[in-house]
Amino acid sequence: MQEKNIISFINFLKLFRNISATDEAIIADNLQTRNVNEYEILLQQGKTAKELFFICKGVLKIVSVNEKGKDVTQFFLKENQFCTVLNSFNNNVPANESIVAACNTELVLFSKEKLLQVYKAIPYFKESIHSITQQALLDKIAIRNSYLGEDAQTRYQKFILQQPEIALRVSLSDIASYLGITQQSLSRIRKNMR
Amino acid sequence: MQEKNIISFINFLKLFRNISATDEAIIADNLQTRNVNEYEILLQQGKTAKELFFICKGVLKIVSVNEKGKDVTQFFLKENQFCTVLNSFNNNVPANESIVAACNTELVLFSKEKLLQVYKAIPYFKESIHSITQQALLDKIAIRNSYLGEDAQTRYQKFILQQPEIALRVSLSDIASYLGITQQSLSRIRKNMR
DNA sequence: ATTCGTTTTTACCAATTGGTAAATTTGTTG
DNA sequence: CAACAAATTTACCAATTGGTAAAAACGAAT
Repeated sequence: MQEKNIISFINFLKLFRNISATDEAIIADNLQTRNVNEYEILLQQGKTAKELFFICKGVLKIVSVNEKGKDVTQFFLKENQFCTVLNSFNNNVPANESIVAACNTELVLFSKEKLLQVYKAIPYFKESIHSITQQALLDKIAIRNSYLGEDAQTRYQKFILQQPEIALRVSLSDIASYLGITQQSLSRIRKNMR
Repeated sequence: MQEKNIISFINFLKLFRNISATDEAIIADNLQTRNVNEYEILLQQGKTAKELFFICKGVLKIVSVNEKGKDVTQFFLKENQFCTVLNSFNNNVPANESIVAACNTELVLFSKEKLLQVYKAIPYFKESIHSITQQALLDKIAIRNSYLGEDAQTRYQKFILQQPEIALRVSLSDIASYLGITQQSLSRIRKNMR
């Protein structure tokens, strides 16, 4: 049953570059699958990220706890997106953020070790991952910047236009946290928009 | 007199990896220098980025105009940072942002063409640029996320701690725009902080 | 279906921020 | 140094948002 998630990961990669059957096998052999339920923690803030996730179905959120102890949702990741705490994963340092399932989610994942093996075996795979990663970072920045200087209602409206699939699947309090407002404010905004 | 800026660029690169004299020459030969004054536009929103800048002295800002016609400062870049609109530069599409000097600034720059030549001639140079770029993107995201859910005064306090050199050199209105508040609010905040 | 715990909604008031406008300061140029 | 333009500060009021608390709605488990 997990077979289909591996296939959908490989199919995703093929959008960027053709992959030979041999290379497909190498990738599949180094891949694991995992399913998690809402609230489950995939990486705890303070630990070092040792896995690269790819989301086949569901939504993950990157969360940090600020000085006042408040949870802040930094961003959401959905189907066909990679997820890790890159700074931690790359540099072997403790993560400043946690990775948490925002709803029930199906994943495939590489351990860092396996990923490096695949990089070695398939040089263009490394290139692909890097360019996908870079584009993902640019997208995250673009979304955040689009909220700049906007009031709460405008940010919410942009959010449901930019990320409608996520808007429908995660909790109000997560969205409020992501938009930098209280859940009471977001609830009021929703009411005003009806 | 521009000689020193080329040298400081090469010295910056050497922080990441040793560079042979031959390679230094190749890099220097493909580099240009340029000085700009405050307000000067290095890339106009809507045009395609064809240059990669490296700041030797001064501050640049990335600015976009939102739907309401308001200028929004997305971020500042200072000494020893690269600057371009990466999405435009990489994919040859029109930039959604402008690059503007936030104060008098000394630069070195590669045209895209020259940069690709150096990439070809010095493979590890490409690797270095890519990893520096990736780290820079992560840093931008981290800074933005640190403002999330904070009120205006807290954002300003974090800003002057995180980017003190910039806080001292760019205009109040640019900082207000960057922090997503009006210049009147920022002026009031400064007053309250004395 | 009922209960329990969690999430969302609502309400009220206080605090923060925005908008408009004018005064002041700063910096530049003749 | 005078005059001008631009940037910053100040003031006032309106609008938005936060904080606290309670009610209502929802979902999971018995």
